[in-house]
Amino acid sequence: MQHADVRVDTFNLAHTFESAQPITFFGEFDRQGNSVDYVSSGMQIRVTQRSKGPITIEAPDVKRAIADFRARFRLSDDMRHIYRQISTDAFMGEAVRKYRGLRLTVNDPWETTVVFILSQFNNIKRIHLITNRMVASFGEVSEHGVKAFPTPDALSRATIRELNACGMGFRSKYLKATAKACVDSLDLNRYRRSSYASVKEMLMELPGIGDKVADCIALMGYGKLEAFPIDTWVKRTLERLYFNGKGTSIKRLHESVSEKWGDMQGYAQLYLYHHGRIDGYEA
DNA sequence: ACCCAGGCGGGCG
DNA sequence: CGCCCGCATGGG
Repeated sequence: MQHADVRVDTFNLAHTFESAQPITFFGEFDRQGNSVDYVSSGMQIRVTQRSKGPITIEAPDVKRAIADFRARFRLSDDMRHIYRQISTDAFMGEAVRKYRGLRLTVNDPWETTVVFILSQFNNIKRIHLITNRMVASFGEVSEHGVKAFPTPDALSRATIRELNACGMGFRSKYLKATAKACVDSLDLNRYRRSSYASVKEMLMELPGIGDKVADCIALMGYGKLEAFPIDTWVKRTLERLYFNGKGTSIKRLHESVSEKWGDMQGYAQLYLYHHGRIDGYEA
């Protein structure tokens, strides 16, 4: 096992791993050791961040792990610029101050699609539970001896009964159908360089993917920062902050946040969601 | 014993 | 378009 130190500006490992993004579904955050273990690039990677000093990376191939780390946590994003753009009021200013260093993550489009199909009408703990059981049941062992995420082929060949054994419930039919579409004709990776609008349009044609899930996949699977997922928390927070607590349609909310945060909506959503969820500002 | 969870699809006016 | 409903399941 090799290790190396990395200097990173404006990055908070704990906040990022407590933000319920796809990568955090496969990593264990240890508050005592200030470290996380996660699987990426087919290997187990351990990242440690103490209050002072550099970040330490441990992995079988540390050079590759560092490159993976920098990409996965969007460490080239200019956070000063982003914070300037999304600190549009007191609430957002407080969110940015409180969760400074919270980063969006870059995840595989297929993995992100699966996780967010499973997320609908569900809670975060149970999404972890189902995902872990699914990986254990349908993931193949990779080169470094860790379980890989199940392929579209594996999930399309699984029976509804087998998928339900993971606890997916009514979501299993959506997942199986989407997996089959990815086997038959759809190449999710072909849309990496497509526009936000066309990525979202493509995603919303898949079963089990509506407005909110499509935006989650566009944001965290395709890195489209114009995406702004609106779940019940975010909806209530937006209505309370900007619409006098009045019920407002998703369409109207999208128009509003688009005007407010433009091409950095995705980061605005991350901070707004996290701040609202952790601190209960939606109530 | 309830109640709810990072919504979506289908049916309706 | 907007609104309403049912939905599988595990943890609080």
